[in-house]
Amino acid sequence: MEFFNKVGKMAIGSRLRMLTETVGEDAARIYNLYHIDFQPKWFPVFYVLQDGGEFTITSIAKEIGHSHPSVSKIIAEMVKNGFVVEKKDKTDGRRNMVSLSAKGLDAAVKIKDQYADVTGAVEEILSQANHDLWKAIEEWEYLLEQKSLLRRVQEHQKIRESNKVQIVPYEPRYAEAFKALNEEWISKYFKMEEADYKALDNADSYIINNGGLILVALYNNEPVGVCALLKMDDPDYDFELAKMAVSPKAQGKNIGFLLGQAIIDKAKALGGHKLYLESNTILKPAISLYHKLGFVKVAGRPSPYERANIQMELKLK
Amino acid sequence: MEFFNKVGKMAIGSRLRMLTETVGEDAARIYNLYHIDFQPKWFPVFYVLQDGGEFTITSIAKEIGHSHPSVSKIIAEMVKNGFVVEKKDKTDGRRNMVSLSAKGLDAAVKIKDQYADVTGAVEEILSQANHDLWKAIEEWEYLLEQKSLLRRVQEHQKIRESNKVQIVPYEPRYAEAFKALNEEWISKYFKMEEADYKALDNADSYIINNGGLILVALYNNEPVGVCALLKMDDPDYDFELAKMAVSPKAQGKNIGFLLGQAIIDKAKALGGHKLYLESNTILKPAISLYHKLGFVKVAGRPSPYERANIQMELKLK
DNA sequence: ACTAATTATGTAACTGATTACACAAATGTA
DNA sequence: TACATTTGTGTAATCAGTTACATAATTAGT
Repeated sequence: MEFFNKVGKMAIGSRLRMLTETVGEDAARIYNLYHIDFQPKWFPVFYVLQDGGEFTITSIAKEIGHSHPSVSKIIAEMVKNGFVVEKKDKTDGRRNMVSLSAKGLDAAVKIKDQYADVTGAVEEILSQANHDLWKAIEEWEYLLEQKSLLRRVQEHQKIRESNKVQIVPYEPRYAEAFKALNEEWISKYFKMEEADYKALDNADSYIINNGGLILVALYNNEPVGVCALLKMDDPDYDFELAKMAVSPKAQGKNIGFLLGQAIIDKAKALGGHKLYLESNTILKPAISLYHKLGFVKVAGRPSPYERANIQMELKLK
Repeated sequence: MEFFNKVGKMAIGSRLRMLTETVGEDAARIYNLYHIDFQPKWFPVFYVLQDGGEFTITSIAKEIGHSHPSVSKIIAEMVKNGFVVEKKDKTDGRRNMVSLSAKGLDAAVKIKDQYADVTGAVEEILSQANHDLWKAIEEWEYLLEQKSLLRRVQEHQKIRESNKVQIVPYEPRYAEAFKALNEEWISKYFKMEEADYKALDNADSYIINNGGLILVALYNNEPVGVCALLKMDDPDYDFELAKMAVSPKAQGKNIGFLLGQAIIDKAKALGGHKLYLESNTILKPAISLYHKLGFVKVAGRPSPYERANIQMELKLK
């Protein structure tokens, strides 16, 4: 399969499908070799039944990892071909108890030889290969159960995207973005308050000239996130992390985290010992971001903001 | 997948199918992650077209290893979604030349990032596994192309069956089988001749008491094959291999080969230097069996049989 | 004891591929 | 030049699974 080597790993799904098909194609012909009138797709169901037990459709489905309609259809076909008999459960009217018929039991004996030969052939291939397909599949099953391909891709996407993000110091030309980004989320969840207007309309005089600073996150050179560090006049805290805002259009690029970390670094560089912040518990992603940054919840302190219902701090060292 | 470990390697087809499905399921959601309205199954076709070239349906199919109707349908869908444009070839009215539209070209750019992330994620899984799925698939593709699973199973079947075959010396109770098995093939392809009746009706006096012998192949203790070694009165040859017959019901169990080898061993044990046989070229499987046993064609010698049109010999040493 | 939730099953529609077939256009050959 | 063969494409049917939905029987909760 020349093509796959050209395309690369992204095509692993297609490649798997094609190998599956190649292997599957021969399966039907293999049954012919043993003169058993048997469809390969029946095999997993047959395998469960082969020792003579009675099972419900659902229990077979669970055992072999198929959906129940699939088993239902397979059983119908096997009944039609005389391999299986159905029986209503006396004590539970929903249950359809299925088991091998005499013919089915007979086939189970015949199939033993085939079983040995196919297993032998597969093991022969496995032994001729340097890389063990059987074990590799098993590992993939495990790894994908631990973390799905989707989530893995998502993480790679996030990392790649966050590499495109630049964190830069505030400049007057970002004044508009600073206000707009904050106004967007504040007025979405709450109402703009007096203190908001003061800070957002006068970033320079209110924040920067008071010993604070603002960082801006650029994505494709567009400001998509902002965060301020306010100098506090408090014996317990040096700075407050505030006015953190990320554009909804730039979500999923880890921008909040990058901004938060950059602000923390700045606070450290400025000799800060303890950071403070206020937020609201309805802002779940924000709260979880603060946790991720290391902030912990602390007891009440008076706040100029109505919307503040949670306070957090972070010890720097 | 507990079940597969219980069933063993025979279920490798099912196991492959399920992994394929798991991987495939996420594929659609991954495209959503990048806000491209794109179906995963389009990808191989898209990949071929992405550099802006024009291709026919068949050439794409060949390149990506799909059937042409599959590509035909995919192209129809992509046209409907505006990713692809069709154009009749001026010089060849059968050809449907397809290429990416402006929208398709645009998507090709967007997809680059996704491509990188998916490749990264797959490589991450690959690196976390001890057994390399990608390389294992590649090896299976190669090994199955060399010799299909069907043929491998067939070979295992043959070996197992031939282990059930016993080669035993002639006894009077096999007289009937000796005649019947030979009569069966002779009268199927030719006509019983005088010499046949003589030998088959009087195995003891004609063959065994003349310094020859007969071996019988038993399968489930039933005689299913016979072969005679006739003492020859000839300066060139010691023995003639003759009256080899295997029941059609017992075909594919390697019985002819086992009988032939056993006869050769006997001839050697009796101090023979050269074996002779006569046959007819319309008996292709027989001729190829004799070749496999080491016999080579030799020039004419008078024969009592009308049907003989080829003669062969084997030097023993 | 009655209603709500859960469980067991079956049916229908869909999916992404295939093979079989049909047909037109181009090419090869006598 | 006429006819057979090959090539390119599309449509229909099939395949082995899926999800969505419907229905009946059982179990749980009040």
